[in-house]
Amino acid sequence: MDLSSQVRVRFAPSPTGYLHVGGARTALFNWLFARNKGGQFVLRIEDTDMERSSEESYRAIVEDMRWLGLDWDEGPKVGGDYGPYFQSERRPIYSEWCQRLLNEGKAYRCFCSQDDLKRMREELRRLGKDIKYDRRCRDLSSDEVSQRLDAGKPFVVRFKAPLSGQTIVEDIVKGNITFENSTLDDFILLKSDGYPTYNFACVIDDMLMKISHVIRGDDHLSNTPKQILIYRAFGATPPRFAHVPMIMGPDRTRLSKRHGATSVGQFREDGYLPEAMVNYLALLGWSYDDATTLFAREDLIAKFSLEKVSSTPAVFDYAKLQWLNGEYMKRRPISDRAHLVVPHLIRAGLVHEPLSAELKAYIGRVVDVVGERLKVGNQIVELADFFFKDEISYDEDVAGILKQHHVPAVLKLLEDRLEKLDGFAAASIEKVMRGLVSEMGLKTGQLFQPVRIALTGKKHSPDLLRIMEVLGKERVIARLKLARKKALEMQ
RNA sequence: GUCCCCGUCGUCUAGCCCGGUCUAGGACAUCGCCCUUUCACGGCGGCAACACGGGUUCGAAUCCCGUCGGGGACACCA
Repeated sequence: MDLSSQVRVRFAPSPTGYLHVGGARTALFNWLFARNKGGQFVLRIEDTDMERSSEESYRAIVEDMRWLGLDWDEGPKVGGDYGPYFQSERRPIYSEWCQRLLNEGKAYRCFCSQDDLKRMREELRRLGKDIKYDRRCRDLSSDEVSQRLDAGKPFVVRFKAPLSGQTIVEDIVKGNITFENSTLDDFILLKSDGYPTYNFACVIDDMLMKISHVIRGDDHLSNTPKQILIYRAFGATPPRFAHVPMIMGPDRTRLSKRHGATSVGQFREDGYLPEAMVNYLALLGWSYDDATTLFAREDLIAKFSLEKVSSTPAVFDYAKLQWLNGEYMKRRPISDRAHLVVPHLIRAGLVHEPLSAELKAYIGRVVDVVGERLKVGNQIVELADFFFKDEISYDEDVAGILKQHHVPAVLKLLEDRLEKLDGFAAASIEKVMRGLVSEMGLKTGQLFQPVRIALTGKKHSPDLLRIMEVLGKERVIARLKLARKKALEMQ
């Protein structure tokens, strides 16, 4: 295959925190694009910030990517022909390419200290001027340079940005964007510790890794002209760019922790499904038509295109994600759901490891009874805690129902009849209860509601009859007795 | 402050490039009704948007200009 037409994209997180939903969506778009085009998806770790990078973050990112099913063709753990895939291991490469720029007079050493620069910036800010380096080291004579070098003065390497002309970013989602070169800074390529800055490392890697399309958040848009200039300085052709709008919180600022859960890992722990997450994220900034909402992974791959990516920022909608998760939850077999729910039951102290085969089967029956009410894994606790408690606690708003005068007598009657029942199937329980209702001339709810409270402690619950069947005769009768006692006290 | 991006129901969006088919469609959320042992599901229905102002045109959500609003970037962070 002709390499120049081969699609190669990358996701390049810096391991300075967990995988954020914004990052995850960027990764997803890259992945979808690669899979759609039959290209390669590269994972590259941008760990040039020694202060903030951590092994733990790296691991978490890899784990979350795998959970989402975003597999990479090249990168950590899988290798590839263009490695290493950790920027921290590519230092010699950056110095080499930087040296080339220096030799050709396209970059220069700057000896200004960080304090000097900080002071200059403050001054400019005060005057309301453009905040840029004043280029005082740009035209140092070679004598001056070697003098300072000999004196052991620390330096950074800066790019000699053109002072006039324009740089045009041809963006697939935003269109053509023109930047005046005069607004560009002589930005830093190599820091004084020898590590490259983001803009430099990113270009060198994308160039050397033969990345064809750079798909990333539009917060990088203003970096793009700088990067294009670096490609040109090397006589290289820049990749195609696609800047996707960012994900916002409800207040329309960048989505962050204060808006709620933002890390993929958090959603996973809360009991969200990866396919729901992928589907939701795909729809945040991309759509296929005016009707389709549910996309299986293969549909997404088949239908994804950068042209259909929206250019407007999107607000992250927790409610819609939850709904979508519910849709996928329904589609999962009971056994999956039962499995998914276990960690939440454990965390709530409702069950304890190790789980017996019996208990596992019981959880399956519970999940079956709870049915479609369970949209997110962690909801199992509020929905079904009473299945796992010996003593149930009554909700506050429940007193009004238990207080009713007919309750104690009716509960007593029910106890007696259930006692005599052969077996304890929902159908036979229903006969007893309906019979009682008509004999006593009650409305259905007048019996069912007190019973519901007796068994669950709540006003709302899944189907009562099925709950009773799963709970079993003994526990049902015990709970009825207890509720009757409570009701009596309230009379 | 400077540069850049963006502006259709509360939210995600379709429509915009190639003006009329848009009394602007769908989904989530919300409200009401039906179903019903409650909740959920399901069914039916309601509320709800082209930021504003000028052009261009027989005709503008769609094209042009301006205003306003929001966001992002301006680090030896990525």
